[in-house]
Amino acid sequence: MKAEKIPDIIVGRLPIYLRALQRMADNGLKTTSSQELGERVGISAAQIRKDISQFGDFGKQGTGYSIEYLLNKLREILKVDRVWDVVLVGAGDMGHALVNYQGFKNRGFRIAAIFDADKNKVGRKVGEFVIEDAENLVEKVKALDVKVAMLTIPATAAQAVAEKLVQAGVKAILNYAPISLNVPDHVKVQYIDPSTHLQRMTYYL
Amino acid sequence: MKAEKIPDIIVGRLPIYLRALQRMADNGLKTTSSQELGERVGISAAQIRKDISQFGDFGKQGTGYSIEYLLNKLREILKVDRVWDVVLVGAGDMGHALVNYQGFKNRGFRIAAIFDADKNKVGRKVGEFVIEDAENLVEKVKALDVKVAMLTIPATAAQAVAEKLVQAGVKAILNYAPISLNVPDHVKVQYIDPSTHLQRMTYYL
DNA sequence: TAGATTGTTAATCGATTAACAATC
DNA sequence: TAGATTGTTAATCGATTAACAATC
Repeated sequence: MKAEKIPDIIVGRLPIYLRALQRMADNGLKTTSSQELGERVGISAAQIRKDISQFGDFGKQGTGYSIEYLLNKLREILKVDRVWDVVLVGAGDMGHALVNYQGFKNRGFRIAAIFDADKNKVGRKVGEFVIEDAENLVEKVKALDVKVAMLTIPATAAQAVAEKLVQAGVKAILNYAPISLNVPDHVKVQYIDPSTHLQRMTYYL
Repeated sequence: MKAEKIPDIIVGRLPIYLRALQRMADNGLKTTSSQELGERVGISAAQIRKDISQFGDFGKQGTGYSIEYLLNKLREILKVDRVWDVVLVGAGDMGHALVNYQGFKNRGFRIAAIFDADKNKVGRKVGEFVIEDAENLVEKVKALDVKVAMLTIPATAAQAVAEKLVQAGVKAILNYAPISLNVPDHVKVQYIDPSTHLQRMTYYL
């Protein structure tokens, strides 16, 4: 174990390992090897061993890794051994899909509130949530002490809302708006834009 | 211009540049510099110049890049100077959101057909599309000669459907199912999993 | 012309892979 | 014990940055 500064590229692979291990556990498997895990996720065994060994000696020579133990360690490392409240801004189709998405359960996240700037939408329900007025975003998010947000609004509004989120203390933004956000260094942003992802593949066609 | 093998990491940045340039064009801007573009997308000016120069000498010393010209070149390079038909497999909430998503327009993509394995859904409409039976996936996709697919189905079904898509000639898959897919090397996969993206950020919280 | 900015080179920095001793 | 697999080292490979001549 070294525990110095971990490169972001390694951190980015940990959730992939976590997901695959969770699936193995669901299938009743008890142990795995860097070889097997690597085949499942498409990453070399050497790299998996190197990545994991950054955080500790979680494996055993000859037998590999206990899936349950490694799962728990990865959850700790990624801080998803708890449940994070998440605010959703934008109650359009994508916002609805995320509210109904079952994949946050058991993976560390729970939607805590939904906001929209459209006064016609405010007060309506999405799933179990009542859409709140985006005007009250900063105040409400501060009150809830939420650190994670998802942005499913048009590109034109995204930068302004991102700034409000930062102001409210949000430290991680999952941005579905098709635009690069400018936020302080201490705020992390991840981008999900289907067109951008597709364009990255058409190059090879 | 070199035009040898371009690293995937560079290809991955091109859609980001494209998106930012499109936005500048929409705002009526005519030229930009590596400096300005870099500030917008959060990438160093040197890297942007290096990336772009892999494909040709598109800039002018002293004045920078013509936005319109660079847009067209990037569209050519990424092969989105045409419109790609895309099949969508999975008519759940996420599938619905993608059908209604306006962000494919003018970015090179158009949904051509929707499939679902649920017989209760087959025949129903989503937007302008009639949901087709996933049983006929291979046959229909071959007939349409579609090369790009989006997968919005449960993880348990994803690998089997991916194999059918590959069999049908699909070369690029945008996978929303929370699982790593094993496909031949000539097939590209991009992953969109909100939990995975969020977990990548919680490490830093 | 003077100022600005490209394209490119060389240097630096970082990531991946191969190999193997250690050891379960 | 024999076989398997880790954690780690050293070598390789690749990406980023800084700097600047070229030139618009």
